[in-house]
Amino acid sequence: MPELPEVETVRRGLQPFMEGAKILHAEARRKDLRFPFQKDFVARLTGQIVTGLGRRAKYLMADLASGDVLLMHLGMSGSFRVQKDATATPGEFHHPRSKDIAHDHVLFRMSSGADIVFNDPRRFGYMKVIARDAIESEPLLKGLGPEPLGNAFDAAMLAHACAGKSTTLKAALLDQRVVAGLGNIYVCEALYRAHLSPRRQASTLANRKGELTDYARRLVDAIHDVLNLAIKAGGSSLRDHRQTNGDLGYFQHSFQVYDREGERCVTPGCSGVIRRFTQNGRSTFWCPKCQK
DNA sequence: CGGCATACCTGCAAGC
DNA sequence: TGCTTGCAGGTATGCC
Repeated sequence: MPELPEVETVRRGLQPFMEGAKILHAEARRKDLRFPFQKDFVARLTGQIVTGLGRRAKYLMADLASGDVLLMHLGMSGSFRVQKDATATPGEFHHPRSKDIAHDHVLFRMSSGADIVFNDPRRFGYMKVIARDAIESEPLLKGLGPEPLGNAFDAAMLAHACAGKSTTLKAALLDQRVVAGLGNIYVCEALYRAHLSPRRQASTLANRKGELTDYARRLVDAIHDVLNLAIKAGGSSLRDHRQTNGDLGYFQHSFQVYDREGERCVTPGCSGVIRRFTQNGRSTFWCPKCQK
């Protein structure tokens, strides 16, 4: 269920067990996830010290002492869990507490004493080792737009990125080239908070003269707010680091429109009802009354 | 090229 | 209860 806040939450959960630790043992239990593992995947990880664990959009990036970077994407159903009191021996990392070992696809045994297990039932996730020097030319990262919580992302830049587009705001915000890290949920939530219709043309973030409109400012503020709130909620749920996984403490209790079809709009003074419709093959939730 | 549908894979809930 | 159907938060790919 990972969009930017979830990936950031996972990063913070894994960081204490990965940063500064050595990968004593790495294991891929099948030959592919979304893509085949590289032939030298395990070899390039084994024995490496993880010097840092970062995030770009929805990718986790583990820096290795070798100069390589391990890129990890959670897809739709990927999650990590940390087993601090691991009892498995390398080659068999089944654990009594693991209910779903059939989808435990990758293991890192760290010198920190933790086993870090990647589980992904749908296998839309993937991992790839690339050279840090070649990061600029990495196809998976190349087209990514700005980080929504980074300095480069503001109303002017969003309006500029949307200028000339012949699509809706919903589709534009889901486009990782426009802004990188939002998914279906947070796009719905941000548009709702900005009181902007998901059907509004993206190009209306600027006026005819190319000047940015108040819509752009509202939208950027809403994106900032919802992402920061979600990260805060995810972070606080990870106080217990026994487990790092997607199900714990998500922001889902704070969704204002997502998956709330038929419920009353919570915008003060609005008497609308949340509706759902399909846009570019994805569910959009919105309030037709207060989102224009 | 931009915009859109499709495909990938499994699990789950809803409906019959 | 058991079967079928539809749907799911991701994105690479190919088509127009």
